[in-house]
Amino acid sequence: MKHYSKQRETILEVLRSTDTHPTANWIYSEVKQKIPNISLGTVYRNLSALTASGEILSLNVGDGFEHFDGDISPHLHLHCKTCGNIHDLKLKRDVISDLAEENGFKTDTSIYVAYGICKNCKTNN
Amino acid sequence: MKHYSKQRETILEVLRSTDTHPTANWIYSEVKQKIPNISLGTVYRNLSALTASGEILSLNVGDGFEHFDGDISPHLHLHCKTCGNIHDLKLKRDVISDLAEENGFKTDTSIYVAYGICKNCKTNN
DNA sequence: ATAAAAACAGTAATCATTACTATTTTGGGG
DNA sequence: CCCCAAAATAGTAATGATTACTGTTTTTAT
Repeated sequence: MKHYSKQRETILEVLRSTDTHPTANWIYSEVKQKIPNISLGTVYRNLSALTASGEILSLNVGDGFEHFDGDISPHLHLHCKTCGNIHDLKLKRDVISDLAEENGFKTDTSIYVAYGICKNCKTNN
Repeated sequence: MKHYSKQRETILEVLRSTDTHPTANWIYSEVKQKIPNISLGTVYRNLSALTASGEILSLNVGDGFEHFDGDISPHLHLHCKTCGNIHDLKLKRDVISDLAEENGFKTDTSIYVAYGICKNCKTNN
C-alpha cells in the first residue's frame, strides 16, 4: 500500500464517503474543514493524479464541471435533467468494455452516462 | 422538415460530413470557408440548440474540449489516449439505455466512452 | 407592408482549470 | 541524527473555452 500525503488521503476519504459525484470545488470545501489551509490547486492536482492512476473516475455530464467518482466498479451514471443529480446503476458486467475489447480496443476505463428523467422526478411532476 | 437558417444548415452539413467528433472551433473554421463572416458565437449557439433538440450529440472525453457528433445512432466512443482519436463502434441495441429504462429512468440520450488504446496504436508501438 | 420575434456578427466578460513560484515536507543514505 | 535531493504544497496569477451582451439584420405572421 502506497504512502500518500495527508492531503491526498483526505481527498480520497472525502470522495469515497459520498455518492454524489462531487466537483473539485465541493471536495475542496469539504477537505478544508479538516485541513483549513489546503489549496485548491492541491485538490486539482491530486484529483488528476488519482484519475490518472485509475483510483477514481472523472466524469463529465456537460454541465461545465468535472465530476469525480470514488466508485470504480462498472456502473451507469443517470443524469437527471430535472433535478440535476447523477444516479448510479450497478452493472453485473461491463458489457460495453467487453465489446470494445472484442473489437481490438484495449480499455482501461469506461464511462457511461444516460441523460433523461429519474424515477423521483417522473412521479413528482 | 423544419426551416433553418443558412448558418445552422451549414453547421449541420459540416458536422454530418465527418466522423472525427470535432470541436466547436474546428466546425467554426470549416463553416467559415462557406460563410466567411460567420461568428463563433453563432456556431456555439446552434450547436447548443441542436444538442438540446437531440439532432446531434455532445461528447466530453476529458480533454478540455466539447466534441460534437452528427451520428445519433447508438454507438460507443473509444477514446485512444495514445493518438487522441475518438473511434466509433456501432451497437445493434442500446443495451445500457434499455437497462436504465428497466430501472425507471426515462432516457433521451446515452453517451458511452471507453478510454484505452486503439488497434492501430497497439500494433504500431 | 409592417411590426414583433428570432437569429446574427462582433466583441467583452466569465470562471473552471491550469501554470507558476517560493516554501515546506518527505525519504534515503551515511 | 543530519544532510540533501526530490516531491508536494500554499498561494497567487494566467489561461482559454465557452457564454453573455449589444446593436443590427433576417425571418415570420398578420
